[in-house]
Amino acid sequence: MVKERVVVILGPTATGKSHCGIALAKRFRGEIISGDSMLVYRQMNIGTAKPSEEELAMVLHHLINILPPDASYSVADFQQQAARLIHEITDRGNLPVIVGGTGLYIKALLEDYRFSEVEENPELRRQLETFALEQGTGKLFAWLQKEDPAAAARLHPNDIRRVVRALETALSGDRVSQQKREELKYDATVFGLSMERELLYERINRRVDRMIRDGLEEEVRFLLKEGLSMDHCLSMRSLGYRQMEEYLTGQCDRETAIDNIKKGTRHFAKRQITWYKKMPYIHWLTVDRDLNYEKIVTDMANALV
RNA sequence: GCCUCGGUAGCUCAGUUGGUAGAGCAAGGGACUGAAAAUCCCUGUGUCCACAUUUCGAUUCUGUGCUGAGGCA
Repeated sequence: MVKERVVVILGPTATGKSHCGIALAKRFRGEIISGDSMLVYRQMNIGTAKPSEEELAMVLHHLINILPPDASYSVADFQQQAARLIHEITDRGNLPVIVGGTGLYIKALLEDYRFSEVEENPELRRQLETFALEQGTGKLFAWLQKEDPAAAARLHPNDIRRVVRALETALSGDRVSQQKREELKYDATVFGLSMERELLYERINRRVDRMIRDGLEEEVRFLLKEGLSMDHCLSMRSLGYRQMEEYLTGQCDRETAIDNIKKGTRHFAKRQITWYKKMPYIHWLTVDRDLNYEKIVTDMANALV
C-alpha cells in the first residue's frame, strides 16, 4: 500500500508555524490540520494564540474550534481524527499540512503509536487521585508496582498523572502500550522551525504582552462567568488561563500573573524542544532576527517539489 | 559630617564559633503511548566588594577605602 503524502510544520511556540502553514497550503492546494492540543477548544482564542478569523478563512483548517472548553480531548482522539482527515484530504486531491507544536500528538500520528484499548475513566481517576492524596503517592505507586511492575519500573513515583493512567489501564486488565512503528506511517516531509533561544524568549515575552493587550483577561473573565474554572475544566489549567484565573480569584497580583505566563511559556517551549530532539526526521529551518519567513517558505516549497 | 545596617551564584537571600560556601527562583538538561499548553525528574565554583592587618590559614576577626539603604544633624 502506498503511503499517503503529508507535510508537517512543527516547532516551539511563537516561531511562526501558522503563518508558514498558510503560505505553504496556498501554494500546494493544501488543507491545514492543526496539531495543537488547545486549538480544538472554542472560546479559547487569545490565550491559545489561535489563528485569526481572517487567517482561518485563507485556507481550510481542521481540528480547530471543534469542542467546547469543558470537553475532554486526548492524543488518541487526535490520532484517529487526523488520520481520517489525511485520508479525506488526499482523496480530494489536496495536500494535508499538519501544523502544530504538540510533540506527543505529532509523534503519535507519524509513528503510529498503538494506544491501549482502555479509555479514560474520569471517575476512577478521581478515586485514584483521592487515594494518592489521602494515603500518599508512595502507596499509590506501590499499588501500581503490584498491578503492573513493568510500568512502575518506567515511572517516577511522583508522576501521579502517569501512575494513575497506568493503574487505570491495569485495573481494566490491560497494560499501557509502548508500541509504535519503526517507519513513519506517512510519506511525510517534516519541517521544524527553530530559533536562537534568546530570540525565542524575546518573542514569547512580547507575545504574552500582546495577549494581555488583546484582552486575555476579558476572555478568562468570560470563561469563569460561564462556570469554567481550573477545578472542573481541564483546559483552564493550560498556559495563560491558569495564571489569569489565579489573578482574577485574588491569588496573586496582575503583574505576577503575567510574569508567570511568560515563565511558564518559556518552560513549555523548552519541553517542546525536548520532544523534537527525539524526532530525527525533522528538517530544521532557522528563523533569524530579520524574520526571514519568505525564504523559509520558499525553501519548504522547493523541498516539496 | 556623624550613626546604624548591608555588599556572598543571573536575582532574592542564608551561612561559615577562622579550614575557600548553600537554599528558593531564574537558567540548562531530561522523561513522556488516552489531561501533554498537562505531569514529573536531574544539574549550584561563585575574584563570598577592594586593599591591608592578625593568623599556619581570612569570605569569616580588626582597620581603611569604595558602594547601597535608612536614621541624626
